Amino acid sequence: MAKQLEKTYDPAGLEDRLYKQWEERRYFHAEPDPEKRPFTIVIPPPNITGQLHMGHALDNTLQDILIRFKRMQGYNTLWQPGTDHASIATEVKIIEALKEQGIDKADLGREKFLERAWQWKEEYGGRIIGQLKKLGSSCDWERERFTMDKGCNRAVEEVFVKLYEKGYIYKGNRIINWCPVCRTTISDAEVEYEEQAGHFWHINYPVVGSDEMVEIATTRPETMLGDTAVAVHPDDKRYQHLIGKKVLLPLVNKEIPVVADSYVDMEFGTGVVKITPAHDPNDFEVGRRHGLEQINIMNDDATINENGGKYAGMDRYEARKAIVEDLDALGLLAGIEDHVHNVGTHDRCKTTVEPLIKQQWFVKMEEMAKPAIDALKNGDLKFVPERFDKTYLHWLENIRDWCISRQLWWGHRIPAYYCRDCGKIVVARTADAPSCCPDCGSANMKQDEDTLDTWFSSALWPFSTLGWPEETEDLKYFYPTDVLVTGYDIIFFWVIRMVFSGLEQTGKTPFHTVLIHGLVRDSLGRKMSKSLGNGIDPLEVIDKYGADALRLTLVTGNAPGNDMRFYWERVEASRNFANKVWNASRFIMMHLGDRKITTPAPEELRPEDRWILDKLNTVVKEVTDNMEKYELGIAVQKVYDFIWEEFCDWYIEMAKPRLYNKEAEPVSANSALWTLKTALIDALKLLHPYMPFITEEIFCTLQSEEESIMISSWPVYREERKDPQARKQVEQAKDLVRAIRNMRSEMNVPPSRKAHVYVVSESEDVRASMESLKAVYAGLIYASDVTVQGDKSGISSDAVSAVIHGAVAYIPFEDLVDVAKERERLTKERERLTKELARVNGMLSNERFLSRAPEAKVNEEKAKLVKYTEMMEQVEARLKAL
RNA sequence: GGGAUCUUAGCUCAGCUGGGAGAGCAUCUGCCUUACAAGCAGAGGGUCACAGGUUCGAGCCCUGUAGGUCCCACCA
Repeated sequence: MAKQLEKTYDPAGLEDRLYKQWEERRYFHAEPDPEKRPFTIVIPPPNITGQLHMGHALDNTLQDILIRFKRMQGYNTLWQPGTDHASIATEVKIIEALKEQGIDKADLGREKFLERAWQWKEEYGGRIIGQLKKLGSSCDWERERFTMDKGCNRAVEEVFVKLYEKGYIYKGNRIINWCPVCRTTISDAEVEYEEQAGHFWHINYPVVGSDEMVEIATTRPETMLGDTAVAVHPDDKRYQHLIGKKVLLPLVNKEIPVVADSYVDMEFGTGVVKITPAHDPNDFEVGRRHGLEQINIMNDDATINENGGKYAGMDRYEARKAIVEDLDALGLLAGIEDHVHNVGTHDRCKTTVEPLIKQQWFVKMEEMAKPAIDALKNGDLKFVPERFDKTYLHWLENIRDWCISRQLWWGHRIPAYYCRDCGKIVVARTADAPSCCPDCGSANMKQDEDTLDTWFSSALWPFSTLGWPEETEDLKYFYPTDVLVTGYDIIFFWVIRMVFSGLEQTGKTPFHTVLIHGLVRDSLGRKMSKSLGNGIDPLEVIDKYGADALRLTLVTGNAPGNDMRFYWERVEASRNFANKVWNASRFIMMHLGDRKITTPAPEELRPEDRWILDKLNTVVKEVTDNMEKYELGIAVQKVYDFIWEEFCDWYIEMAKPRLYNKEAEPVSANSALWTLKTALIDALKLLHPYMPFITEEIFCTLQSEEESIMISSWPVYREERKDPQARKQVEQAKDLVRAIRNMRSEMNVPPSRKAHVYVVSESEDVRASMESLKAVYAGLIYASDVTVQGDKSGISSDAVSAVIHGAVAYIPFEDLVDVAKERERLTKERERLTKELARVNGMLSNERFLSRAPEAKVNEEKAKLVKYTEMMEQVEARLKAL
């Protein structure tokens, strides 16, 4: 007995079973094979602290679609998976966990802390991997990597040492962004600017040696404790006399100079700026130009330090308040204005960052940015959609040095060693870690306490995972990778850094295409976030509707790079489609039974068979083309339409009479079944990248001799399936069916009421075609009988009619003729045709259209003119007859 | 301040290189037709934000206007 399917599609249970099977059979695994072309994607490694969210679901669905597509096309596909150590996020998590046990990070000590962190990683780091599997991701799990595993660590050290030796990594005292809560530096990219309502405090600074005051305005009055100058524009007439003089810094009671610097905007505020070199990036530059002292007034937790005099120990905001009050008391507060300004916050914890001067490690970017810019310009790298080119270029062209050191423990420790005795710095791979100082011989060496920015290791991901710096077979074969799929929000963090790192270390762009997607928002268009509580858990969706439904939802009706909204209704629609596929398959299998199907001879295929095969052929070509261009949403829409409309609603219905008549017409039933099965299998294959589970389940039930759809071959366009004649015939029959259904519906004739239908056509060809397709459409128009003839003889004059191109169908409904309704219908049809004719005539009477438009277009319009004219005549004739 | 992007049916969105406006959901009307009511058949609904321009022809290309979203930027 042939296998049968359940009545409704139930993804529960089935998905895990199939996934396990795929894994066991190692379909996801890839090894270098010179006989085959490689296709490689590296996964954006999810954080070990993370749980699968809609962003991951979208990102990984897209990757899986590409991988499954290419695998079926015969590529040797590698989807390289792994996770990211996520230094800050993880460290914060560990600290929180410790706090619950009443343990302080500092008391625990570095080693013990790291032990805990690794423990945590072992325990929870794999969570998200299991979740990716639920989604159906066909990653090569045997190759799973971690950004802090031995291999990645080796790559990180290698790159660090090489860049250091080349002078691209340096240690320097520079102004950096400091997060007072996380107690670490962060890079520019991690600062998120947020508009906040604040104030402008106007403060008078007395000019030394006169009664004059200069008024400055500031949004951060507490920083005045570190002021070492005030600046005016060199051309500012108002303040010429002050340049070179001194002002008395209130509260601190220190004389500071008035300097001239073109950084000052004369138009803005009072035109006088207080300069705090240690706490503002611009002031830092001004200070450098004028050799000003840098006074750090802040501790690492953003309290005021000993340089703040009486304010020492206060939090930055307490100090702000106190200073304003004190200034007011001194009569130096000239005013307070409301002011909205951009405040830099730490993207992880949203704390307002403090610019501070600290000694940190930096990557010099100018030189490395150049090849990355060229790569895009010369086409080695391509963004889909293209508009992200600008984002990429703009960032690279204005790039600043990258602060890579972090005051964290969880991460790649900086491979720099200091001699405690002479201060010598040695940068070396762990294997070459110096036991004593190469300069003074002291054994008193100490490794840098800091770790590297997480993105330093992720930047190497496309090649570190393939074995770099070793020249491994994997690296040679799979690198450079092909496509990188990620959201537009991490182009700066990751994509750009991978590109310049890849170019610098391997001489190649790590991938040729970056496929960018947008954010999945809630139904109101808001970002999904923990604080809003509006996030939708993909696992819940999978649980309720299946992974296939979720995947389909995420790729349908959405253009690359655009945000999308999540609606449960859309998941339901996807689920309904899954059910449709399921039932169509069930129907076919039901009729297949144990019957042996043979490939029919060409002449055994009926026009409707050739029509659906021709349609299928077109869809195969278009879908493949769309997918090659990364137009996944368009591609799947075409598969969807083909399956639901053409295949289910038309072809299956057309084939039914032959199936119900198996015994009497075995040859015809065979060709129908063969066509059904053939079209279904190819359709399932086209759908497989999007809906891997359901397609696999059906495929395996249907094709017991084949082991899996995921390793079957992608359908190809076949010239011999092109059949314009069948297309024309069947489309005409469909027109007839639609016209009659429409007519019946408008006349309120229930399907149960069968009727004798007369199809009248003057054309012999049309008559032949209609005659041969009779059995196909008779059922669809609820006909008790169909007569095809050349004229109206024998048809009662008050029969209702349906006009199509090339023929008119008459249905004598003796007892329910409603002349008024019939006239109304025909009048409406006449109106429509009148409009069409006016349009066509307008075009064809336009000299310039005839002379300038392409010939094919002109012919097309001419053909329409003929068609509509003919239909119009028929409609007119009918109206007259009534 | 610079840049990107959006404005298309009641809602959410597609619409590839310019050639008769589409989908899903929602609405209305019929159908329990032996694959599927998570279904079938039919219908209604859009001056494609606005104003110009290019073109034989514009939802699509160009310019401008209005509104929305996002990114970048040192305006104290």
